[in-house]
Amino acid sequence: MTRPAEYTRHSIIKAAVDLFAEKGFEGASVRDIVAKARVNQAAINYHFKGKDGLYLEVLKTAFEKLTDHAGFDPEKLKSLSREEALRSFVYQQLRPLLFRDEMSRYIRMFAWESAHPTKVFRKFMATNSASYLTAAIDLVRRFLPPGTQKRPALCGAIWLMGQCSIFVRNRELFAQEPFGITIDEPFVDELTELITRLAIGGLLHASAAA
Amino acid sequence: MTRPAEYTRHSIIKAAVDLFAEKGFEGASVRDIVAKARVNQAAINYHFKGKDGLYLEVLKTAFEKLTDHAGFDPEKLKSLSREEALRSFVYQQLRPLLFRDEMSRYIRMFAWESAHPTKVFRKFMATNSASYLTAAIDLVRRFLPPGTQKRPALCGAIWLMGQCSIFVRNRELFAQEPFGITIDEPFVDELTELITRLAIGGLLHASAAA
DNA sequence: ACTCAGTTCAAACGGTCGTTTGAATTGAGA
DNA sequence: TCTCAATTCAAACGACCGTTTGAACTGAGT
Repeated sequence: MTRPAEYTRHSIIKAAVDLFAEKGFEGASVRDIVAKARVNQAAINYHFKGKDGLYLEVLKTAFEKLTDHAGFDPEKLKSLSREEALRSFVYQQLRPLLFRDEMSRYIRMFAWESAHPTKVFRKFMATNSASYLTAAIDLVRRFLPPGTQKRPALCGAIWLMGQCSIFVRNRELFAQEPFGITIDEPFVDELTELITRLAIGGLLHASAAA
Repeated sequence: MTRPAEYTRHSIIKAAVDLFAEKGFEGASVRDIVAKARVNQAAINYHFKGKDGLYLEVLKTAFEKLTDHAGFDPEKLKSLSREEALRSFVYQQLRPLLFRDEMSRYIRMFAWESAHPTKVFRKFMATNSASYLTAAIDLVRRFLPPGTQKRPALCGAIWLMGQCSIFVRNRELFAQEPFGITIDEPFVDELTELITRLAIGGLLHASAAA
């Protein structure tokens, strides 16, 4: 009796991650999700108390997986030089351009949120922002003078986190005209280098004048 | 007979600009627009052949006004030093944070498109991208070596245009916790300086290594 | 005064959305 | 075997969406 229930839950979550990553929260409908998961439409409300509850559940697991992984884990970032840490952070954010694995889908979900945060995400972040946002703030602070105010560091962190998301969200768009960009490994390496250097140069230049 | 028709058209466009700027294309419904414009619901389809047609009309006028104005006009940008041109460009993009005038609404509309372009916008840009996109590309090129490839310059331009839009789109969000940013003139000046320096430093640093 | 194209209007259409309902099914425990 | 709570299911609900309909109104031209 509780066996198929677990299966249903799991299969819904898996389909939801795929579709939330691809289309964002509002773009992915409940009917899309249950069709992909091959379960009944009412299952989402039964198991997760609605679409919002499902999204919250997905956000939680995505958040856990991301903080356990290099590139977002504050501890691992600290063990690297600031330049290496920044490059790792940027590359991690660009990962969905190359790979279609689970981690890439989580990152892409956050890329949608970076554009226009949903209510669920905002409430979630209000309680869980500690490790996620402060990781970015700490990273930015390493390029700024020791006495830098809280606000510039915060703005720098927001700025940094939004750097790659436009490319990640609109991957398909940039592959078409008038851009015509072929998204392969060399391109992502190139883009990682470009954005990393933009950020490094930018942060150092900003700190020199502030 | 044709007098009230012009009034209806104009009043729809005015309301549409307000709402598209505030909520984006999908967030602003036809019913919202006609309610604000105090006209009948069928008027949009009669005068503009649907919501898409209205949006296209609004995009056209927004585009004209923006290119006629400092900060987006390629000619005026060229008359400034590259640093001044960049600062002007950035300040222009941040303008909706301070002012609620017509120009700010147009810029905010483009900020929504920068996050996730609509079909209408993409089709519009496919034919009109010349002056808009090339203005940004030209600006970026002034910080890059003369022989820079097309693609890095294009990426740099996309990157530059997305720099400010996250702050513009989510103005209200950043005013709340956990950010608690007071959005006033000093803050926007500060943010303009920060982003300008981030961009200058970034572009120079990127060109030095490329 | 009459005509008629241009314009407005209330109402409805067909569609998608997230959610709810209530009956049918399942399967472990008494 | 019977019970009963957990789970699945088809169907419908109510709300919103963009669009269409067809009648009513308006006012310049004849």
